[in-house]
Amino acid sequence: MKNSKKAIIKIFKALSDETRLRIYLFLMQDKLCVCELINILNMEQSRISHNLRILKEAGLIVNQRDGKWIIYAINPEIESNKIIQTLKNELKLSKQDLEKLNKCKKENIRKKFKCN
Amino acid sequence: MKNSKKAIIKIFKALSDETRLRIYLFLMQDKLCVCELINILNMEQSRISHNLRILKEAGLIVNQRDGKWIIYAINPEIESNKIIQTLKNELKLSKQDLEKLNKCKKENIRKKFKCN
DNA sequence: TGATTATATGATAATATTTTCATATGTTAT
DNA sequence: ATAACATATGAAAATATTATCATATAATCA
Repeated sequence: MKNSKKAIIKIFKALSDETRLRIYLFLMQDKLCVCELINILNMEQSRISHNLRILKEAGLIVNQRDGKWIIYAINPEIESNKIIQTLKNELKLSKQDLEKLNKCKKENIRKKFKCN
Repeated sequence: MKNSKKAIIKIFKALSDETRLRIYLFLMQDKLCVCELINILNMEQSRISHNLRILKEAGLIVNQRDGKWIIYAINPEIESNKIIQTLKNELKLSKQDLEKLNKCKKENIRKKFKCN
């Protein structure tokens, strides 16, 4: 990816919202479907979906269908970007968020949680 | 500076606006007073001032009075921040903007330009 | 097939950001 | 001291972003 000013502004805009920054940090830890994010963040489904779209349109994440679920993950193409690498090294999920993520995965929320 | 989520969001928000990103890239090249920025960016004085304030409140820049002028510069304390260092390496002023900056300095705009 | 589940999306409402205008403040020059 | 200049700032207007609600789509399950 090239660091054009427009692309960078889109990335900054995408990451300058707390919800989206949290989602991005969660996805740096693990792939997640929308219902897992709903469960972890405790937010409305459409709010999560809209924010995921903004992250996707900034090129930060990708998605892929897996049966009923749509799995979101960090865009592998952007991981070679120096700015993104540095963000990854410098920014960390909060302890509480990390605990929520672990709980979600351990309890197999994807299969059990009813998301709407 | 510590990379708290709040501080980072403020930085991203500050840099996610084209005008402010340009100002920040200009200041990475050289210290500038408001009237030089007005001349280079060809924008209203109060617009420049408001945007400078947002950059300052994000901790990205500092200012200092010099007679009639107020000189803005990159906050030296933030230069040790890895994210900022990477931005500095990865992002560059456009060729046209660089030319404008050089012209401004060569023509000694600070002393000659009437800014309002 | 029809119901249920997971997710996306368009439209609207709520909220925040940005620009502009008018004016205030502080400095220098006369 | 007064005028001129450089800059800051509050308020209003213009614009953009975000959340919510209703509904659509696509897959799975019974």
